[in-house]
Amino acid sequence: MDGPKIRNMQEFASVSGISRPTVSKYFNDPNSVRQSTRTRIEAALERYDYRPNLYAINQNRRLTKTVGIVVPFLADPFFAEIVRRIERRCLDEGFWPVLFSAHGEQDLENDILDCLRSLKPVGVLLAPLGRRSDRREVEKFCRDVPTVLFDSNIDGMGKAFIGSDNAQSVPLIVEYLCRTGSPPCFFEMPPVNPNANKRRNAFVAAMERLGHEPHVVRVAGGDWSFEQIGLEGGLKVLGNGGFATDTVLCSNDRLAIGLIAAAHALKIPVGREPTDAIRIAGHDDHPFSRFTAPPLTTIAQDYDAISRKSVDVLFEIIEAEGDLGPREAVLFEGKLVMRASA
Amino acid sequence: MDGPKIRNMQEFASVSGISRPTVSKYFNDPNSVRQSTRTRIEAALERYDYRPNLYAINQNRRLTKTVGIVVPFLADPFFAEIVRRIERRCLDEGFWPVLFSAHGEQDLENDILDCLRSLKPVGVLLAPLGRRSDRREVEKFCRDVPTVLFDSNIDGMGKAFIGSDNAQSVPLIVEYLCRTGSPPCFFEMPPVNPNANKRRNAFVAAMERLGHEPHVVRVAGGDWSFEQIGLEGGLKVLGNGGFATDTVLCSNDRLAIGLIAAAHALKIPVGREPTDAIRIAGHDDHPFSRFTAPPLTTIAQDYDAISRKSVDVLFEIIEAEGDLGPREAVLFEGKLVMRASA
DNA sequence: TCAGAAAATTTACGCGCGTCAAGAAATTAT
DNA sequence: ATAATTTCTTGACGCGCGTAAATTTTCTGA
Repeated sequence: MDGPKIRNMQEFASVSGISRPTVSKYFNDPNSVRQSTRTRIEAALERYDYRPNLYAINQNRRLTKTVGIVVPFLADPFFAEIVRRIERRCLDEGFWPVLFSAHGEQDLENDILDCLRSLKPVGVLLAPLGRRSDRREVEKFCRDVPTVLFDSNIDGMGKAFIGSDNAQSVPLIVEYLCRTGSPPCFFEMPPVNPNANKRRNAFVAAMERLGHEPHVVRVAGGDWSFEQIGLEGGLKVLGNGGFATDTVLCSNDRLAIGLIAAAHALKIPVGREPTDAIRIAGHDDHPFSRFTAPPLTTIAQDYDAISRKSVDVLFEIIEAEGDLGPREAVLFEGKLVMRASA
Repeated sequence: MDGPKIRNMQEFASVSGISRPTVSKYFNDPNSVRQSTRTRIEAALERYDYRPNLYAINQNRRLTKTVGIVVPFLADPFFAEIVRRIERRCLDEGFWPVLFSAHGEQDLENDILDCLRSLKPVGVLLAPLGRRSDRREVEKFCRDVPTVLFDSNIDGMGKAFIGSDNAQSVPLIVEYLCRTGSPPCFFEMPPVNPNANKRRNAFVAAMERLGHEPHVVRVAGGDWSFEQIGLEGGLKVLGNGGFATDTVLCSNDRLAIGLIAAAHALKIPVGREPTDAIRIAGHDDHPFSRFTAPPLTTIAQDYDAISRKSVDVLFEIIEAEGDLGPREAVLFEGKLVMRASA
């Protein structure tokens, strides 16, 4: 922390008494130099706190240490939470995560992919917008950059997909709801991504298998303000004769949160007690779902597994340097989380 | 989109029939070249879609186009929303926003500041952790990089601070609560940042001015899972004789969301109707506050003004190149949002 | 003790671009 | 038309680092 300021690696090499190429080697991998020289470098490092110029490094390295992370909507705590875990894993592995949110807009997603391309990341973890994604742009990007899709699948794109198994989780909660009360209706909005479709289809299939008629109620809405859509749609449906049965399975938790708000506004008691009028369940175990009133019964996505596996698979791909097996799709099972709402 | 792939600016200059320095000039500022040459460059740009190497650019430019954004906890939709607006403004101004979240951890905040330093950003918008921030590191960083603090102030650090005026907003809601029912207690957790302290002090002052005794209830909790803290603390307080009065003003909305959940769990009806047992109010107008059951009465922070002003001030500082007046502190007024909870 | 392996050093080049100076060309003013 | 001005071109240097080849030093093990 004393002495003259170090301006570049050459100067630092001089003051530490080591040649520049060796110092360079050290910064690329501290274990690649002899222990004694490593000690000397790190001693000098404490006295002069020098850091190699990030831009100069990345200009010359064939592989950067940058990992891109792209999510469709960061204001959704689901993604915020996933991102938190992914970032941590990347940092632990010595990579540098760079985070982008498309904020629900196609143009922004495309811009982000452009930006990412010039960042030359070793790999990218991409949760695409879904239906709003520009398929051609995403496809082009995936050809250029090793990419792992997560959360929302787009057929054949990227080297792998990590998500949750809607075909397993939806029947799980449907069976639970049927077992403990009247069979559920399905409450959805126009699908923003494949998960929404898969969930509805899984609902219909599960209901038919159980011998119930599947009622699907779709309300209007086109952006990522799911709670608002659930609230407005819920007010309309509930104020207009209500659902076909007194149990509602929502396409996702945020929609369910809106629907609970709607029920409360109309003084319809929500829950599984005899005095309650409607049961509401969701899907995802959104970070806030345990704090709704009543707490939301839902399917817990395995945040930890999804984020961990996504990063692992990406690193495998990076190490295999492209020549990997066929596209892998890993789906994690959801777990039923029983709370007071259903 | 045809022809051979362009590898660098020289090649692109060749195919566009312009010299490389002029092309370089164009990319730094398209208006700095004659209209006719600009047209020619942009024509070539369409045929070859070339983009200058980001790393090479920033290595040589004295000022990058990078703007750093640091928030303490991205999984809090308040910050996610602010960030969304800030990013948009930066992009519109031709800057490149890079987002970081400290995820509530001091070590991470320090790491981020380190990372940012090597990114050589023209400026940084920093919402510090607050009490958990490493004051020395933040101070050192602010000396090196033009920084605007927002949301959470640290005395004297950075070139400016943009936030909201707790001394105005808290009395506003205290007066409202006193006017419409019993005077409120103040529900808080150990303060994570100066706002929490300012709010409590403003509460005490307002209550004394109105001739009421100020009751402050502090519950335990040390991290950023405010809802959980509010829920657990709320269960403890409500199950243990309850608050001193039947109105509770929470230090922030997330705490209030937890408290509402606690009240619901204990079957204590929340709201301002005669049949309700407790009124609960918050502060911030968190994105989810309108979807609680009942919807949360709160103080709306002016998201748009805060994010806009933060960016504006930063750009002013950047243009003034350091030699600016004294540190500026801009506080925006909060607005009372009356909903059903109080 | 000495050969062979391992690691460090020296020397050198290149990455892609910013930037500068000098001169040529194009534009505008007179 | 010519002079003054703006804009472009040419040529060259440097940024800070990765990386490679050839050489020297240091370490290892029998």
